[in-house]
Amino acid sequence: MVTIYDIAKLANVSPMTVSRVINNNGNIKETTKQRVENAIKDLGYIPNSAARSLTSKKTRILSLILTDITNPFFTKVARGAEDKAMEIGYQVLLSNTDEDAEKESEYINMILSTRVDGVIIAPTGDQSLKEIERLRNQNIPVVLIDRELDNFNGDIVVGDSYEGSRKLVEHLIELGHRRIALINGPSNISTARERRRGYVETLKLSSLPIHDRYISEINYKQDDAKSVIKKLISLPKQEQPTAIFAANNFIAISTIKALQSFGLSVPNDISVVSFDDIEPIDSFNPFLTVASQPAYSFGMLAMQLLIQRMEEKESNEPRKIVLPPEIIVRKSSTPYKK
Amino acid sequence: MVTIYDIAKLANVSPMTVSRVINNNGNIKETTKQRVENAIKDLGYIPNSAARSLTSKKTRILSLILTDITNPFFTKVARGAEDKAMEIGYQVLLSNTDEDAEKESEYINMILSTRVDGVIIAPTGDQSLKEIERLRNQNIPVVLIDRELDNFNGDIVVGDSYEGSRKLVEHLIELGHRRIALINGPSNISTARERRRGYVETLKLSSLPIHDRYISEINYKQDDAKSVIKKLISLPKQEQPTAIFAANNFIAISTIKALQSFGLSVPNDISVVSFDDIEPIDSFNPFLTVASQPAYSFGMLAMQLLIQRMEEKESNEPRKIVLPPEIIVRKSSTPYKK
DNA sequence: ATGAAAGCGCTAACAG
DNA sequence: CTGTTAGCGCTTTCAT
Repeated sequence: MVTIYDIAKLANVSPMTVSRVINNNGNIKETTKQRVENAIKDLGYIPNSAARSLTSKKTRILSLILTDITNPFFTKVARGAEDKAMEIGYQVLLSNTDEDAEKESEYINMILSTRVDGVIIAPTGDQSLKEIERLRNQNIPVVLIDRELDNFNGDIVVGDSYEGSRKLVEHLIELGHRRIALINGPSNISTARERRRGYVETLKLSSLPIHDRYISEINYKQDDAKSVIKKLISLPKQEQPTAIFAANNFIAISTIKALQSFGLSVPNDISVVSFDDIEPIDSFNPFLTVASQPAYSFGMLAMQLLIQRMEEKESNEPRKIVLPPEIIVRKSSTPYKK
Repeated sequence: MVTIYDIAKLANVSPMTVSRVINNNGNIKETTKQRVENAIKDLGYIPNSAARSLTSKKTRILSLILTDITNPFFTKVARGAEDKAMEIGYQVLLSNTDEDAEKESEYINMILSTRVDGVIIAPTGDQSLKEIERLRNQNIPVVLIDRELDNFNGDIVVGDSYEGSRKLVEHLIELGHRRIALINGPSNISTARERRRGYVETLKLSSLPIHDRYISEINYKQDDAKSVIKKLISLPKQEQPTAIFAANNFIAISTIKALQSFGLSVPNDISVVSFDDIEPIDSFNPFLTVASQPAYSFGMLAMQLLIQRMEEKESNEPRKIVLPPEIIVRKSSTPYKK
């Protein structure tokens, strides 16, 4: 392995001078700088990050902890984050927690050992706070993405789940639907709580009743809407919902599949709307009516916040970015027909 | 920062003993082991990877270089690779080259500096070989994924592009299509060459003519099928293709969009088939007829090969895994109607 | 403008 | 079963 000592010898300078040239700091005479650079090229020298990190306490590695990169929303988040990181010379470690708190904890252990310079995380739930505190105790900046945590007191990038839900449900009401079911994510996740709040308050504002039997919770990513659908369609005909608000794209897919398995078609028999796009196909074969969130921006902005936080000297106020969703009406929602 | 010295002091042993406990090697008396472990817990000690790497020459970090995680095929590849890596305690750095050789080279520079233990890469093209040699010169094991490289002589996981193309084109011929266009990826990528070969030979076997004007090349990920489509539909009516074989999912999307922009609908006016699924929507709103590849397995198997390669002492023969695609007929391809 | 010395946190090699 | 010494490759600090 080629080290700065090899370069030093070849260029007839001290290792320290080589270090200065590499890091472009300190005053170096132009001619010696040239000599060193030539030696570096000749020997194909590559700095050893581990050695650098040991002294500098910086790894130039960032961590991105998502629930599942396979969800198109997070795919784009990842892309946005990665692009921004690359732009300023950071590399990013990717982790999928699958909404599993234990996995999340394990990843945080690994990350703590790797001593990344910063972390962007979509927490698996409210209990994630204590895991995240472990990071902050080591002075590792953390930016929350997509999901809030009470008492977090740090930077965060989220969508407006409440507003998106309001508009989605309003849309269904405008179409004439009165019996609207919500298939929500787990209530220990902030987005689920907000989406429920949007759903409930919109019904209230339209003086529509809120029935517990129309509200259910399933995991954001598991494919298990079937039992919920079964319950809903076993209600007396006149009480069956005519529209379903699925809290995210995976739930929507699971819901539509379940409906199909019971011989119900969307939107002919029932309308379905949800949060988050199902790209890339929606672009040419539009189907699902959604509250679309700017996922790429989520990632990019979170990375931007993180970088600013890493580079600042004194710690400034926590910043919160809220991105509005865009309602895109497509085929899966149609007027209520008696 | 808590170091092994702090632990050593508290547990009344030497740092070396602490190291032995952490790495679980060497014989340690059970009681001292307990003392050390307690001290570790009490002080919240976390090993410093940088220091470890400096001596061990191992980072326990792997690199995954893809063209674009946003492509559902690569999303799944990434997930497969990450899952496997996690299973054995490795972390993975993700990079998107966007089919850009320069970006690829930059990433390899960073990776060389980070000194990852291994690399899985979908090369941007044949010219990538010399970049990859830079890795292998540093004794970093490399596994190729999805795309082959002449003279690579290492482990590789690919799909059977030739076979998939044959079946796709056969399918179109069986439907009665005779004028079938190919919109291919760049010919400096092995999959593009193989898919073209499959296309050409299948036509030959059916005694159908091969016309250069039916064959075009665009980038695998750029959204620029429009000019190709324009050329095709400006042909005399009797010469216009009645079906298009798009070499991958992104080209298919771009193609269908372009067709739509010219007022042509799929499959009513023209059939389209392609390589690689467009998940997750195909699962409930099936549209595109494809040669579907087991992307998750691509990633998982590549990671498995990589790990084996990293852990072996003597270097064994290069291994090549070829995964067969599965033809899934959906709505985008219909019988030729005169 | 350049260099020497010391040390970052850990482990390999040897000693006892 | 446990400890000592030295060194991984680099940078910080202090000299010159």
